[in-house]
Amino acid sequence: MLHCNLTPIQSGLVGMKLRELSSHLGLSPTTVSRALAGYPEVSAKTRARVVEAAAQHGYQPNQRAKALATGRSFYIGHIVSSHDTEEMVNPIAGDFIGGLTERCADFGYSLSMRLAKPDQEAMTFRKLRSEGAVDGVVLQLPRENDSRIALMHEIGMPFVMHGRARGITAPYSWLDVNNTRAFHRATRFLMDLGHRSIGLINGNETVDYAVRRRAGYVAALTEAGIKADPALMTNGPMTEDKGHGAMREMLGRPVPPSAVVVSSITQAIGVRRAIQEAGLTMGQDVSVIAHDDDLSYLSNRQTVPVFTAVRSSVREAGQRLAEMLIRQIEQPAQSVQEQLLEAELVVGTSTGAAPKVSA
Amino acid sequence: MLHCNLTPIQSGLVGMKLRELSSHLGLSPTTVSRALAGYPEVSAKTRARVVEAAAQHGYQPNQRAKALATGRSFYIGHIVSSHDTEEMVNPIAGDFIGGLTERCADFGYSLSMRLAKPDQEAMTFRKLRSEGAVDGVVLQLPRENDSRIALMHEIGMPFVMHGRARGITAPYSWLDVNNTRAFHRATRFLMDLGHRSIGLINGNETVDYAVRRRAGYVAALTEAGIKADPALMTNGPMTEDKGHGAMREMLGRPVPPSAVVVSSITQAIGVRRAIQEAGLTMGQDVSVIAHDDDLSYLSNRQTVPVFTAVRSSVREAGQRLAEMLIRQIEQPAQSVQEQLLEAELVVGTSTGAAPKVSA
DNA sequence: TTCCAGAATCAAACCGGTTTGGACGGTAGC
DNA sequence: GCTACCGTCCAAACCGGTTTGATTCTGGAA
Repeated sequence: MLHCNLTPIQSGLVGMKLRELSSHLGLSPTTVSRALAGYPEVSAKTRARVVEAAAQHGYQPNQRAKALATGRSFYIGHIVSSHDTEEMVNPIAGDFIGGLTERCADFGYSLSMRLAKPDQEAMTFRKLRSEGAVDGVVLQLPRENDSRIALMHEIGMPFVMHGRARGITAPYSWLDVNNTRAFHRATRFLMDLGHRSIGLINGNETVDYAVRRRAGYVAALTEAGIKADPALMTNGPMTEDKGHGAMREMLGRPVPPSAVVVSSITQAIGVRRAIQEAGLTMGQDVSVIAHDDDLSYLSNRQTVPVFTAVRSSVREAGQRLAEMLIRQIEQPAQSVQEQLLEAELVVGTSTGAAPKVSA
Repeated sequence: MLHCNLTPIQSGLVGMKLRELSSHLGLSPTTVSRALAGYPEVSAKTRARVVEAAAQHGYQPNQRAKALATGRSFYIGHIVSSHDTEEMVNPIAGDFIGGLTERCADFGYSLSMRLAKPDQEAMTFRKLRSEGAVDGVVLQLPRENDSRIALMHEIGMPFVMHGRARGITAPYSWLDVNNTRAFHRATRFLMDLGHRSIGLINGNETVDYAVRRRAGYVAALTEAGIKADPALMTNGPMTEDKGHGAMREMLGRPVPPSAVVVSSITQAIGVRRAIQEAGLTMGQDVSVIAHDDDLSYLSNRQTVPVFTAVRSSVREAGQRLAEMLIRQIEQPAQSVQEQLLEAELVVGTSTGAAPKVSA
């Protein structure tokens, strides 16, 4: 409500304008614009002249004017709910955002990061839409019956979802890791090594992928005729500390598990700490298999990986999502796109044959 | 060069426009615009009427049009050089970007993320400027005699630097942690515990802050009459793996150090692993003190922290930098701002008295 | 030579705001 | 009673591109 005094950018410093370039060339702005945009009704000779002059003068069309004229902003949005910021977003945020940014750049887009207060999420999206600030959004952390999907359809906002929202039947574009299969395989792998008592240290099970991971884990056990033991299943934020706490608790039980399936490398590091504090050896006394988001700063890509893991790069997920979204923006007729990535199972030093039970 | 077919956003879905609102109110667009912007020449009664109608109809001014008219984009830029993406950016990126995003939101700005190919960095900034895409930029990872600073001055781009660039004398706004003092204190702390042989596992020393950290470490040793031993100083990417490798190497030396100063929690986790692999106990046989960026997913904030650390929140740094930059954008007369944050020294379980030398 | 289709170009409108430079009506001052 | 001035409000220009609809310039067919 205050009188806001906006200082315009010093215009002397910004580059040449279309009008200047066109008068310099003795052409109309129309022709120059079309020549640069690649329209066919400009003669090859003229186009060459224009392109060269533009390059020579370092002409860059003003994005704001272009955005206004075309109704397109060349931004894709990534909206972070502020209650998520403390949640699992963070460990993967760097690589995920990196992936988005990389692919955006390839297509001439930028990434617009915004914060939404938890209770104003819907309003933030509506505002984003009516402001025309972004051409589409990447949603992450799908919730059960996620209300954002209906909202996006309502306001006509192109979007892609990182993950799938349980309970939503309407079609929408998503990319997900096959978490169920990944955790099924991980659990199965441990059983093949002879483990029968296997714990689960999961991410927060209010989030969809954690539910699927648990389902994969439970299914593998069930198929082997083992009943999943609620006492061996925990979930919570994917921090080192929580991983440590969960493992420590399990190791303190009368009959501790001989192996655990863990939802992130960060947690797994805490798990390792708990194992060592208990005087045990990881990969020998206790086997650990983790989900590995292939984060660049927590690399598990040594010649022989430290952690046996089901690996799926979250950076690649970001790249693919950006590409999917841009495709959807530029080809609205495009039908719904679905991508299910399979995690690879890499064997490291954190797993081994189940210790023989001293009978 | 291809004919690019832009599909405008369906206009039926975007919100009400200024013209519609004004004709609805029986006022001119001018008056409505001014009423909402808080200009004094609108009567209180009219203003109230306008504000209410705007709220009722959910009017949101189109950001693109506003940007074009005012010459301001309400974006601040964060440009990631693609060679940095694999470097130390990542571990802290999530929290740093989170901090930027949070403060931006408070001031009605958004964060624009872009990628610059390493050899096109200058071009990217120029383009950003002439496109008018952002009102200012946050630079990070200052290099010696960083050429970006002169470039920003040349193109008239408001900016703030996360860190300080060695060799630059021209004034510019920056925010930094007092890395020299932090590492001086950390080293001094270890010496007070009786340690005399202290290693350094630093971040990549092509980056300014790593140079300062080393200087603090060396100064503390020198003051105590200890000559810094090059064999006990390593530097490299701040990953778990590199921390592990460096510590392992040190422990393999004929006379291993009894303590190490480490540049990040991520590295420290690798250091811990190496210590345990050697059959030693951290905080007993070997003391470890780390720099702690206070990342939310690698929290070292347990009741008794695992790692003794010099702590400085990188999220807070992001917040403060956003605020500094926006202040600079909105008050160009603003003189240069400098903020030097002091790290706090928190004691955890990873340090203890130096083991007595078996004589 | 005339006419016309097609190629190449341009003037003007448009995107949706902000801002400049009045215009209008009412009150105060002389 | 007339002018001066102030508080309100508005028409039109402007930001810098894109796009529509018209115009000019070709060359070839009639």
